[in-house]
Amino acid sequence: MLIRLDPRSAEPIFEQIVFAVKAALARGTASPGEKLPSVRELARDLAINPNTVVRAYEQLERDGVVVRRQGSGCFLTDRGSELGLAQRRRQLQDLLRRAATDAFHLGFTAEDVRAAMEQSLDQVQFDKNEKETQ
Amino acid sequence: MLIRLDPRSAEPIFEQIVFAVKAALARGTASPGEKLPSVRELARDLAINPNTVVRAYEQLERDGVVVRRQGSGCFLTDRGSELGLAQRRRQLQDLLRRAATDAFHLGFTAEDVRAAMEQSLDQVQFDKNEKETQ
Amino acid sequence: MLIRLDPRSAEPIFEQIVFAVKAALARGTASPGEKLPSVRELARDLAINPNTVVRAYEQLERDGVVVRRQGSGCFLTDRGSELGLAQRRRQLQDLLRRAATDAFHLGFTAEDVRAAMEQSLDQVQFDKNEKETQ
Amino acid sequence: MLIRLDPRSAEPIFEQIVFAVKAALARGTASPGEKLPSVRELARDLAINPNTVVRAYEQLERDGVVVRRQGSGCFLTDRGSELGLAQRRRQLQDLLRRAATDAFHLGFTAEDVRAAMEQSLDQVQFDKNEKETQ
DNA sequence: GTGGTCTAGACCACA
DNA sequence: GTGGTCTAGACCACG
Repeated sequence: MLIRLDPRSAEPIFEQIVFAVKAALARGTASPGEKLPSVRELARDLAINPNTVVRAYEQLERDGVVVRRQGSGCFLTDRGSELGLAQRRRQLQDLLRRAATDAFHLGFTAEDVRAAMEQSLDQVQFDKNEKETQ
Repeated sequence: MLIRLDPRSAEPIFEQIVFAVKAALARGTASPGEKLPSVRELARDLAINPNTVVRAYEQLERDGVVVRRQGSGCFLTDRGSELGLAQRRRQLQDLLRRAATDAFHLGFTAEDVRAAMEQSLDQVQFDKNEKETQ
Repeated sequence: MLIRLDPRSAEPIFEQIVFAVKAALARGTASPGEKLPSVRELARDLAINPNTVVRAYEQLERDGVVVRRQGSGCFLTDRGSELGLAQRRRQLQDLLRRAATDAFHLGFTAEDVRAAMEQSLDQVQFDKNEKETQ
Repeated sequence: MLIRLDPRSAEPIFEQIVFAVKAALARGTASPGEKLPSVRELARDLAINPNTVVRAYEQLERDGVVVRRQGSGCFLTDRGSELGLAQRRRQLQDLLRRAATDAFHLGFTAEDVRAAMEQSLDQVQFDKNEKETQ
């Protein structure tokens, strides 16, 4: 899996890693079962401290995206979120309310947002989720 | 303008204020030209440190949402973002890519996201933006 | 809140802290809204590295037991677990299956376990949970 | 004896084996005197490193659950714990205090815990222990 | 003052 | 080799 950092971004390094992994899974670029680079390896590749990678992997484990197994490595999983439906619905609403508000303040119209959202949705492999109706 | 804080949120207080103001504008609850409460007044109402309110107002000014006039107060503006179209489009795409990715990892389907997004768009008064086509 | 470490325990320090806080809440010794000692303060009191305390507080936040607010501190919350009911039921069963198995291998009888469990349940203030029937 | 691993668990493999053996004994699925699969055999069946099986068997021997006899294999024993009663009682209390605290934080009531515990106790063959009253 | 992020480097446990 | 824990100490962001 290819992970690149934007050193100019205000986003913390470990969060950039977290998002990169989640995005790869969402795009279908990476698949459950796949092994992530080892902590030391990724740290070397990105020229950052191993602890920063550890933090990212910890966060991903919390989010149910990976499992870390001592001695063998860090693997993508297909567990998905274990939050209750109500929690998840609330998070989704929050997420989109933010996005809509920000888009408004960027000067876009509702139609602009719909179009751009369709584009983003197209890049995500929702097929897996389609099966288990909400 | 009514601003409420969520003490259980991990979001910094000043950001909660920034978002509350932007959201009020987006919903149409507040209108350009309107005067925001004074720093001291809002700090007292929310029982927070005045410096925190100052920080929020500074951020809002940076975002082009308010103008602060020495001695008379802080006013909502309708200038909107001053960024170039290209940069704003990039921000919009970024925004929605994040949202789509997060929604995926929450276990939702594309249809779920569309529906929830429509709901959010309904709550935002895009009319003002509709005029100046992008 | 009083937190003590057992230096002879094999349990990681940060986990000892996590359990101590959860136990205090469960016993009713501490209550939601209460402020935990600051990272630096607790680190000094326990003569450990601040990062170790940070780790414990991170874990507690993940578990929905505390909120950490930058600049103001770490507070006990009453959010409780946000996992789905199925998840929580599974965890409970797992927990008790382990306990029962371990008790068996310690040479105790079912009646011994029941009695000891009643004692433990008595020390936990389940009243809060009683309200929201499962 | 059937031993299965959960590859999605964060629990170390050797501990999963240890627990599986203890659980089989507790459920009555396996009986004292029975021979465990050889290190090589089990390693092959589970597709894991033989050293990991060795480690599990060592742990089981330390726990008094098996005896390993040079050249002939590893056998389940009925010796049980060799700890003093006081120490065992302390361990039992610790165990259950943890369980009760965790159950509380999962949002369950005392009655929920009692019911789930009964279910777990039912799956354990305590009869053997009943004889030697504590 | 508070917590948040990152680096550097040690030592241990697991496979 | 892998990840897990802990220490030490830097600098930044929030209130």
